[in-house]
Amino acid sequence: MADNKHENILMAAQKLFAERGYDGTTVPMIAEEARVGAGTIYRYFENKQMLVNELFRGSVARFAATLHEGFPEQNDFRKRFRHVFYRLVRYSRENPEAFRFINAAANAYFLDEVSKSDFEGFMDFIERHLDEGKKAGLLRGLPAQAFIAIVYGTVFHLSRMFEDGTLEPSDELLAGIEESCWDAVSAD
Amino acid sequence: MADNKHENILMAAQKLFAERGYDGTTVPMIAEEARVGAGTIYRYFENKQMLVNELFRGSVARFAATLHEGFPEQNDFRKRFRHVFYRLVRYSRENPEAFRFINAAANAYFLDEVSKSDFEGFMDFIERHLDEGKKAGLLRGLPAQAFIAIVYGTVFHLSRMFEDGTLEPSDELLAGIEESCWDAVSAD
DNA sequence: AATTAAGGAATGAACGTTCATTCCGGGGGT
DNA sequence: ACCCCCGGAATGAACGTTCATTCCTTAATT
Repeated sequence: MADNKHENILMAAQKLFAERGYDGTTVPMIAEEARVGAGTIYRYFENKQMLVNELFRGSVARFAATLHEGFPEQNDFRKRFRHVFYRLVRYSRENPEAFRFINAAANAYFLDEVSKSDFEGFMDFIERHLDEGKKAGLLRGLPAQAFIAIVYGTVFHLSRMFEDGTLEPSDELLAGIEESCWDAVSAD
Repeated sequence: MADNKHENILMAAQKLFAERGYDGTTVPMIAEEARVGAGTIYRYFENKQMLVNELFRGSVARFAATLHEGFPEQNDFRKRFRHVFYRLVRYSRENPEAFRFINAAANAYFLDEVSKSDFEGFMDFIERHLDEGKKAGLLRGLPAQAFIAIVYGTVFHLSRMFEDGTLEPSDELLAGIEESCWDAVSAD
């Protein structure tokens, strides 16, 4: 293990927060998981709340980067929709702990305003993308937020199922669900 | 306020667990919210963990009852699908705290085996219903679990949005989303 | 040798839980 | 009619434990 304590602490916290939540995770637990002394954590983070907020913002930033990277330049909405769906799935599968943590922590009382608005900004990107589809007349007459509920809600619940083994991921399954989501949002 | 302390304590706990989670809620907080002494809680519940499990099971039972009640007798799958969707939405809107609590607590470490299997039984009902649709050839060639991800995931995220004001509920909106979900799962 | 990083024991606050005490409504003795 | 017990319900101060955080010693680096 590389001896980057700052990173080790963040990863340990992410794992534990995802499993047991913020209040169910103690600082000594994080220290043990990260293989550092409890006091060492306070050399890198002002306190537990600052730690959870830094972790949240980092995870959201990487999530956003995953969506932005490779976003189709040409204005092909169907292509862009597919991109967003598969990137949501990719992030949730490559970073299941981060994904679970983000969704559990979003709107939580321990997040500061910066963290909350970072997450909103991330969601706004998806909303703007869906609004373009509406303007192009490709989507149904529902608010973009409703489409977010369908697509993001589906991916979120899917990720839960992949994690607990209720459902086995496969390319075929994901392709089928992507098509389902498209049929749910597209006009006629 | 009716002086049913057992119920008052459960409702207070539900509100706080939904807002701040199990570990983020202290027993004195519950006592204050329920307007009883801290010790009184232990006259009605063996300990905090028994309290949260009793609350969970009660909420799941009422959720299940909401789905079962009025479930179309005749084997009309489209009608049944609509029923399930609208009952999921109804429960989440009439009991937003219970719905949030159930989804946050499902699979949590503090739930005992009985609670977990109660929740599984509830989900099994939905799965069996969707499997009937598959057998009738009305649904796509995806596992029933995938349909659960789409429908339940959508309702779950929708409920979040209704709660935080991101989206305003209306009969028209719900009818549109129900149609979207149907188009997502139905064959061809 | 001086400075910085790290660890883990120490600390005070707050936790879940217990328990000695108080409260309160109603039945029997006067 | 009044008083006085009685017993269960309710309480909140107090307990041992564990928490987040601090502090001091030791190890490492320059």
